[in-house]
Amino acid sequence: MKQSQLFTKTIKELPKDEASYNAQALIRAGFVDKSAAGVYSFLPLGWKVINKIRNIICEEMEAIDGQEINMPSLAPKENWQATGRWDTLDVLFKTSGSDEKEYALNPTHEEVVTPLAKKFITSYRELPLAVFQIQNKFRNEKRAKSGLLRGREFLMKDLYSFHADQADLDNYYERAIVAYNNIFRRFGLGEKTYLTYASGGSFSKYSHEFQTLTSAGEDIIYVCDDCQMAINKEIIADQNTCPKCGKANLREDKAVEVGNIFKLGTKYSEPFDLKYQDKDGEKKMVIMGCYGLGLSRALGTIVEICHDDKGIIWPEAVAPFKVHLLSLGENEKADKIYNDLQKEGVEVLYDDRDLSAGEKFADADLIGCPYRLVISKKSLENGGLELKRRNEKEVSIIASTEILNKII
RNA sequence: CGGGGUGUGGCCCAGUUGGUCUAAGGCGUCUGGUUUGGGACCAGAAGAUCGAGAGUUCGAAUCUCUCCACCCCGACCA
Repeated sequence: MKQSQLFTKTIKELPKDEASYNAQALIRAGFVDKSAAGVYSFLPLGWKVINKIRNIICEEMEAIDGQEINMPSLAPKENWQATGRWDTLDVLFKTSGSDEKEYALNPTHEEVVTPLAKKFITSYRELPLAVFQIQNKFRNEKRAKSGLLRGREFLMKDLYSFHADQADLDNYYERAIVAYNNIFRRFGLGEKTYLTYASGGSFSKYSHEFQTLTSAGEDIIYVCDDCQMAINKEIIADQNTCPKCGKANLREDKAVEVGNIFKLGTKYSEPFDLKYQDKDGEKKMVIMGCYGLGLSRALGTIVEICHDDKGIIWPEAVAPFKVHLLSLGENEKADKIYNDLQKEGVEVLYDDRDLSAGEKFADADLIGCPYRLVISKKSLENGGLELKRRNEKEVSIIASTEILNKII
C-alpha cells in the first residue's frame, strides 16, 4: 500500500475528549474513527489488524471443530421473551420497523443459536457440535468508556457448543481453554493474560474469564503466581485463597476481560426445548457451552499493552503491515524495492509521500509496523537500506539483496 | 442512572464582568517558491449557522431557560 493513497492520515494533536490510550493512539494513527460514544468505524489500517485477529481466531476455533456461521443482528422479540431476557436484560437494544414488529439487536446469540440448533440436532449421533461467528454485537451500556474496551457496538466472536452430557461439555471446555490460550499467545498477550475464575456458569460454580493485565482495565483480579491462575474480585472469598491450588498469597491487579467462557448446561436448551434422542431412544436435553471473545476489545487491549511514548508497537502476527518502507527522496529506487517485496508476498506500507524525514519517522513510530526500512541518500552511501525494528533501538544497514533474508 | 467537566472552520484552541468579534492563533488543506535524517521555511488563498432551540437586550460566542452531544468518576456490566 502506498501511503500517498491511504484513505487516512495521521493527526498530530491528541483527540479532544479521549483519555484512554487505545482510543488516542488508534484515532491519531488512523486505525479507527469514532462516530458516537462506544461506536467506531474501522479504517483500512484498523481493519487489516482486525482481519489478522479474525484469522487467528478462526484457525483456533476450527482446531476445536468449530464451524463458522453468521447469524443475524436482528432477532424477533419472541426469541428473547422465551428466555425472559426481553424484560430483564437492561443492555438490550430494542427496535421496530414500520409494521411495529419488535426486534432485539442481539447482544449475544443464545436466543438465536439455540432454536437454530433445534432444526438440526435430533440424535446423539450428531453430537457434539460447535458453531461460531464473528459479528457485530450491540449492548446499550449505561456508559461506554475506555475507547475500544467498552463499546455499544463491537465485534465479537461467539462460539456455542452442544453436547450429549456434562462430561462431554467438560472435556470440550478444556479444549476451548487451550484454544483461547493459543489465541492470546498469538496476539502477543500471552504473558499478561490469565485464566480467571469468575461468576456465571449455570451448571458449574464458576465461569472463566481471560483477563489481560493492564491499568486500562476495569476489573480487579487476584493473580496466583503459583498456578498462574487468577480470581475476579467479584467472587473472591474472605480467605483470599486460590480455588485451584489453595495458596493464599494472591496479587491484586487491574485487568481487562478479553474472553469469557461459560458452561450453560440446559439454561437455553430448556426454554427452546432443544433435545436429542439417545441410544435407548430416550429424549434428553442438550447440554450447551458458550465462548466469547471481543475482537475490537482485543485490538484495544493490544494497543494498551504494546506501545511506547511514540506510538503503537504491533506484535508481528497482528500488525497491519510487516514492513514500513520510507523513501527519503529516493522514490525511484524505493519503488523497485516496494515492487520486489510485494512480489514476494511481504506486506509493505510504502511512504512515498513528499514529506520531511521527521514527519515520516514520526508516522512510522505512531503506526507501529514491526520493521522500518529507510532508503535515502545517506543510507545508500552507507551501503544500502536502514533496517530498524519498531521494538528495538538499533539500526542496521543492509544491502537491498539482503532484505528478504533479514525480515522473514 | 447519579455526580463532575467540556462544546468556537477538518483538528487543537484564544476570546465568555455583553459593544470595532466584520471571531484571533497554531495544525491541516490549496497555489507558488526554497528545503529534505526526527513532525522545515517564506509568500499568498480558501474554510465558522460560535452544539441546537427559545428568550433578555439598541446590541449575544459572551446573560437566562430548555434540550443535545462527548469525556471523566461512581453505580451497572449474560
